[in-house]
Amino acid sequence: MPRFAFTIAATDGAARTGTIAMERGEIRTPAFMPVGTAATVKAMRPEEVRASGADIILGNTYHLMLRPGAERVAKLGGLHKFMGWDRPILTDSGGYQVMSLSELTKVSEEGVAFASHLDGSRHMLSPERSIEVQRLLGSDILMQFDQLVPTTSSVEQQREAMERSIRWARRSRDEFNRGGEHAERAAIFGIQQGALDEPLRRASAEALIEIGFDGYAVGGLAVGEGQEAMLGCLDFAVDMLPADKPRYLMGVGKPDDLVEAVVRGIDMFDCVLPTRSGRTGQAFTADGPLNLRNARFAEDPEPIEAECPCPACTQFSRAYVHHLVKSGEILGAMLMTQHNLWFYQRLMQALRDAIAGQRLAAFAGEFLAGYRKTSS
RNA sequence: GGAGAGGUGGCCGAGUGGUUAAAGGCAGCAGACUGUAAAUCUGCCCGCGCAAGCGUACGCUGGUUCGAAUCCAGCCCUCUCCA
Repeated sequence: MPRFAFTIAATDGAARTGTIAMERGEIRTPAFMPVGTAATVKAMRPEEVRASGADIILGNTYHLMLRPGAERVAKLGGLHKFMGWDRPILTDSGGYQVMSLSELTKVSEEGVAFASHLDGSRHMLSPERSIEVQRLLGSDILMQFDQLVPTTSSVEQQREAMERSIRWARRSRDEFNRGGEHAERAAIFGIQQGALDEPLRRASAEALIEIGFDGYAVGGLAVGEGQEAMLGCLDFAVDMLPADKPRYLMGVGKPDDLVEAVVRGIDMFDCVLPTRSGRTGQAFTADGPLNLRNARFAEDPEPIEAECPCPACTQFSRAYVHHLVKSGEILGAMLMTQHNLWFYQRLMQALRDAIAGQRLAAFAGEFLAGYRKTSS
């Protein structure tokens, strides 16, 4: 089995479909990776995540390093064994937490000092430590440690974060290479930064390519800039990344974001939306999102989404799910999450099929018209 | 029968003379959620009105007062303890 082999089977415009072959399994692209931050895709058992169609899931360096601790996970045989998921796992480096937990962090050239959100204890995350933690977890695809800033911050701040991310990319790559047998079966991705600025994005991409990575991520988007601005950025940013390597849009997104990004040449995604929204009552459907808490579903005997083959839809009514969600029942979160994960994976399969069939534009147009019909 | 406590907005429950259409919680109605500090957060929540505002409102009736959910009297009702 190859360490990491990206094969493009078909292209349609800028979009591609193919596979990434790794020791722990094959990843069909374009791929959506459910987020399992704390060694669990919330409310789902691993077999349910797999049954939805997921080939790979995501875990988080920062969270797992604090609890239960990377060394403990390693001692117990690694993250895959620990959580019962034997397919590929991509681990985020903790870079996102530099921003999302910014009130608790202090950034320096060496790395980022965190005050734990759990108990206030002090921790240091550097490129070297981030990679070490990811290695201890037994990650299959490691992410470089990076720094992202809000798209509303000054260009100077954006440039500074982008340039620091490049220096951290080199240190992350070097540390990865020191990983021995782990480096022989795992892969590492670089992360392009530069907010919405084209020159910054280009400088970032060129520097990352020079260092050399197995895949390249577009980072720092979907952080409040709005879909139009994000897509405008992808219009120039994606092309800066090597065509023969996977291109991963981090943290995205809503169903229509995925379609728009695949059209622009993105191969991988991760997002908390299907799982989080599931827990907060929002179900995704081809006709747009539905809030199952709404009173109008109280006596609706139909499934969450007509024709959906997921276990939640084939067994239960909107009325029942509405009741569970309103009652705060755990099963409500489980069924909603399950439906949403199936919806996302079915969308990815439809995108792969459309690309393979050279009909992506038609599919995208039809999907977006239906999806946006009842949403914005 | 005796002694005591109490009746506040759908529910629970603060509030003892004006800044009170009345804290807070729950329920209800809606919105948000994008590399997860999230089974979370936000808004609305007496009626009419876009709003300014107007009208009602703290068991009932009456009284004191410039002013009462808050003080007084009577009545109705509930709960606890003792017989």
